[in-house]
Amino acid sequence: DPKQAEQHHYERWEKSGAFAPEINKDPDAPVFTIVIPPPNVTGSLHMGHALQHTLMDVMTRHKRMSGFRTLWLPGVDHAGISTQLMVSRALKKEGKSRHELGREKFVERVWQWKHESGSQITVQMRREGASVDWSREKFTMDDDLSRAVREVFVRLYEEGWIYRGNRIVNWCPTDQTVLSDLEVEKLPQAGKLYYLRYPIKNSDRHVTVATTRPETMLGDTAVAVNPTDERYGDLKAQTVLLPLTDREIPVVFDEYVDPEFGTGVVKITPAHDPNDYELGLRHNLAQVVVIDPQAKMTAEAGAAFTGLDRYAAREKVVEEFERLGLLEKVVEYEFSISKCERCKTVIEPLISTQWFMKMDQLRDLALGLMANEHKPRFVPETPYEKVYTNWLENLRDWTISRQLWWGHQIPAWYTKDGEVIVARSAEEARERAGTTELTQDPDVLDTWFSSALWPFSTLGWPTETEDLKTFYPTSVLVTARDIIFLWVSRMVMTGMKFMGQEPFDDVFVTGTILDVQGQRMSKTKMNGVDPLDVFDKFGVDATRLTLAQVGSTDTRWNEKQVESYRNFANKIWNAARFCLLYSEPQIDTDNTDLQLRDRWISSRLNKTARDVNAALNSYEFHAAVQTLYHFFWDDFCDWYIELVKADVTAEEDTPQRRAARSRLLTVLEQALRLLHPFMPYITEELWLRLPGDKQLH
RNA sequence: AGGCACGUACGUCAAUGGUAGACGGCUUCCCUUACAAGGAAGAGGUUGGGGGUUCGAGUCCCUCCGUGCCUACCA
Repeated sequence: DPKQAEQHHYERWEKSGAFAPEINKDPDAPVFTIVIPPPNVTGSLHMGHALQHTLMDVMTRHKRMSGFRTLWLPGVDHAGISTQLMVSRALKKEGKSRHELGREKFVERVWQWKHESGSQITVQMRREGASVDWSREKFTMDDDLSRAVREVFVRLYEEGWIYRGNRIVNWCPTDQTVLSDLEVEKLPQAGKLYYLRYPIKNSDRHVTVATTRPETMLGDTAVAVNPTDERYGDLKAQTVLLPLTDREIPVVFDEYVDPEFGTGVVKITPAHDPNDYELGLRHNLAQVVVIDPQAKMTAEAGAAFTGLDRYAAREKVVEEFERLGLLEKVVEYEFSISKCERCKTVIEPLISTQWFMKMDQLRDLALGLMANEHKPRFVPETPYEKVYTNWLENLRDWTISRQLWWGHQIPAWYTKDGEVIVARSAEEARERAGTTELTQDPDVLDTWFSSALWPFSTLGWPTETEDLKTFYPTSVLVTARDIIFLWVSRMVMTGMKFMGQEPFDDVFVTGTILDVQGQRMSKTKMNGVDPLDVFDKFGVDATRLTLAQVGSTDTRWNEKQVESYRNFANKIWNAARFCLLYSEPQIDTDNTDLQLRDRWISSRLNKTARDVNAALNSYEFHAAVQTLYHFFWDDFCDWYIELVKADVTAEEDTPQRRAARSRLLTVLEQALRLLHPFMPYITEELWLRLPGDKQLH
């Protein structure tokens, strides 16, 4: 009954400090460190976590038992948008909104929620058997981590790597905040391509532009053609009359325009399209804002459209063009559309004042590390190393401000005259400004800003603590592949910048656990398998073996596999039961009278230990599991136990019987040690039943 | 649109260029005193198709088919 074992050991382990690095008293012992990818405070355990945690725990327990000073540091992420949305929804059920509550009360409310139900995942991690050092648990909004965030912000600002600017950004009309490029997902969408006619001034001719967003034409400030496009060479001195408005707009010539696409003429809306924005800057075009942050049309869009939703405006614009005979045609067209990763609302590109981080120098730090020292080392190396460096090479500035209340408020204050003071605290800002009349920037930082500092902020930085000196850089980062850019790359960059050293030597990228049909498990599809249900059904140890096997390969969920490892656990239990049935205080046996069978199992055991060590050191979890499985079942159970059975069960107490019993127990003991990192519960349960009082870990 | 990965037994997956394996399932037999969630024996593969390199290819190269993922500013 695995549950019985699962209930009794964790609390004792935790209380005894078994998971703290201090348990190793050897000051010269090598160090092994992992910082956990902090799960969202809103999250509960899913298969991906269970996989990552299993692998990290296997490595951590293995190193701890091998004599390393071992720290696996746990923690939780404040998860800005998700958490704010979750608490806002709860408020809505009470008929309140966060705006009624006000910022301060709302943030208080989030903290309250965090204290009451935000640590669910840490309870679940204990169930998993994760041997993390809870005494060092961190939360990204803790005082010391917040201090690190402000420190980094101030330093980067002072060096000019953080700046405030007015640029076109990804805006989510539902969440009412800006988003970084990485928080936007692009999805293919069946839509329409509208061919609109714009009359040429002083002529009876027109140009035709093709667009997927007719409503933005109200904000057009030019049409553009490629300078090499001979069809439109005669447009050079012309202007175009923008329908539905009284504006006259220029024709500009720009390489950006692809003559092959559509008509070769592009309408340019600098205020509502990232490409047009850039092109607008190149040609000094006006920015006419026709869509507001609620995705409704502004007064500038014209009286007929003001206040309309963007999609209603689209229909109306098309109707008007049709009425005026200016709608040339509409064709079916598939394109990709940007959506908010959290709420799936279609992103509206808007011009807005935000904070940005310049990435070029940070990027060079990471690329230099890769070129010179080949770090971090990705496992598996292909394809991740290439993907990682490619991405770095094409990196653009990072939008780091968010229009949210939950998060690290930006440490920038404004005087009445609009002067900006970036400081570590309000006091410092007041002092420097020479006035108390300051208002702090209301925005908070992107959640990933604090995550980017995780490997050193959790160890005490900017204070040079013992922990920081001892445990940085960490040994390995275990993560799913979807946050290599969002998280891994940024940790490398800040680690190099502020610690002068890589944050981790290796990055182990786990595979994805798919459902039985080979689909990704997702909340919306409801096809997820809850690891806790699997624990209940087959036990934590069997589940861990199954997950360890997955390693870095995408694998379909296969319950039969767990069942077979449940059977393995059962086999271990029964074999141990047999050994213990005949156990007696162990005696020192003279190795000279070892029989062939004893030398054989000894040899097999040693080879198993070597193979398991080698496999774990090269992240071949699958091989380690296979090796252990076959050693225990085939060599130990099927052969050795059968070979010694007669001697062990002999009725007469002879030296031969004592030696056989003793050696049997020794092999079991060693086998349990080897199995422990993978199956902590059953091995601990059995270990405690062995004679003597040796420590398992 | 580019880039990357994958395709091996009925299923899920392994195999530094060197005799294609494991677990589950399936067939037959066995309740043998640790364990039937067990034991013993067995069937099952032109490694997606085609071509090439090599003494030798699941593995390297080319191509086609199929699947998945990532990146991207084509209106």
